[in-house]
Amino acid sequence: MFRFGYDVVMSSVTPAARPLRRDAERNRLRILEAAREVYADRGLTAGFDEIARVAGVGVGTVYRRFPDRADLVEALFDQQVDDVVARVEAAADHEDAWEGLCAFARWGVQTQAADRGLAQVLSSAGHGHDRVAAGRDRIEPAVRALVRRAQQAGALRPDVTELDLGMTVAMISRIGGVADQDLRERFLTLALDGLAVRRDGPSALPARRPSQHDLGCVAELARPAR
Amino acid sequence: MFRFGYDVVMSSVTPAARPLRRDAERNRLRILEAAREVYADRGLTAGFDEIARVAGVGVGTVYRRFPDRADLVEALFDQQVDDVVARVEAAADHEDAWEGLCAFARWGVQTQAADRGLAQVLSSAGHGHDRVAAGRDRIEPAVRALVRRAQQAGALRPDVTELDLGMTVAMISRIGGVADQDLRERFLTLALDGLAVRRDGPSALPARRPSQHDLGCVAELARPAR
DNA sequence: ACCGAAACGGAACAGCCTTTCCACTTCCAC
DNA sequence: GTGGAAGTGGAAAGGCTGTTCCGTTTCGGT
Repeated sequence: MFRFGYDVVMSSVTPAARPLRRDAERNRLRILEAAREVYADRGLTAGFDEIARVAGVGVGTVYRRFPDRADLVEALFDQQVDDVVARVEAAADHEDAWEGLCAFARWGVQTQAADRGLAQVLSSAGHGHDRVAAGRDRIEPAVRALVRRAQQAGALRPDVTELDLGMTVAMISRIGGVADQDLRERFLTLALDGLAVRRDGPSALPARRPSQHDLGCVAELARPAR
Repeated sequence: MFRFGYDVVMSSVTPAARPLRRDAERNRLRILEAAREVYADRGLTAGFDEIARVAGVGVGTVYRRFPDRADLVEALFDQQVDDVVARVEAAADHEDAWEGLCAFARWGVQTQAADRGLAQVLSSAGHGHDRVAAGRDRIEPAVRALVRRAQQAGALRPDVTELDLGMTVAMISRIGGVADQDLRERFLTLALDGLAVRRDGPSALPARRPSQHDLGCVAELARPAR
């Protein structure tokens, strides 16, 4: 059977070519908003049913507009990637190379803790499509430059790479709940002390100590079944 | 209806009181062995069906012997907890307090990486029953003593607790696959450099650097749905 | 105001785990 | 060897999640 009027998938937040019907466009925006919220606190494994519920539309509507998760991810994170690049570049402009690096790491930890979906998109290949991949390819060299600069300034140990920094930030961002910024700050401070070439004494640590429960949460982290 | 001959659950590896029939005992041991294997590489979320398959028995048999996961966990990890206590105590006897702490951390990271189930039982409350809980209660003060000793020796920063150490070990144990010991070693070295009171230069780092893929794996770690 | 295309919602389906149940087999005390 | 309790395997029931499909509603051009 021949189909006219098949559904067109928009791959960006700004609609293109043949415009959607007004109600459809409204729903599309609602879905994107809902998806941002849901992905931020549950991660990209959240189901379309939950996004549909939050958006106040039927599941079918979500599936029609975004046939699979990658389409939705692509539409959502495009612009957030720009933010990250801007941050790295700002950090690279910091007068003190080491301070710039620390500031970026701090921002990265808290940002990724507040938005699990973003964390996944940034660090792990195979979410989204080419636009997302292109975004990652812009971020990587920028972070590498940041790392190099701190190394040339003699502050960051010369034997680590931008991926060491990325792993450290990614791991620490998984600590605690949304509100536990000070706990993450604590561990980041320790980690940065480890990444510095040398220091005379320990940096001041946020007072919030880990609890048994915090430890339990870390121990339960697992790779999703897929 | 009145039931005689209800199934008795053994809560330890060594059977007690009314003995099982010979075939039942054989199966029970097979199940424990299979469970150890499965829990070690998939973690405690693995299903009874998989354990049954590996043990070569029907699911029903597993359920009859161990009505729920906690019973199985209790039977399995009792003795492993003893190993941990022995290790902490050995570490506490090390002539150099700092070296003892490092050795214990190294052992902890690799052990927990090789056995996800053990990692969960050790760090997170609410697996198993009282025997497991009692085991945790023996480990905690032993680690605390280890930490104190290293602090009194002026080697470990005074503002961290045994839980800081536990979290660090737990997180690093989640890095990489079973075979990536050197990668975990790398991150542990960095972390320990951060936990030391002072050092003049960076410690030598294992050459194995993290890859994009390693970063991706970390970013995908999530709390299981429960 | 009307009509056909576009879009909608959610029930229905399919796959996957977990748990229960029972007809059949194995063991062992006599 | 035999009787009956103990133990077994796997099919079936139930719950959960992800995806498709189609009868109904909404939109917008005429």
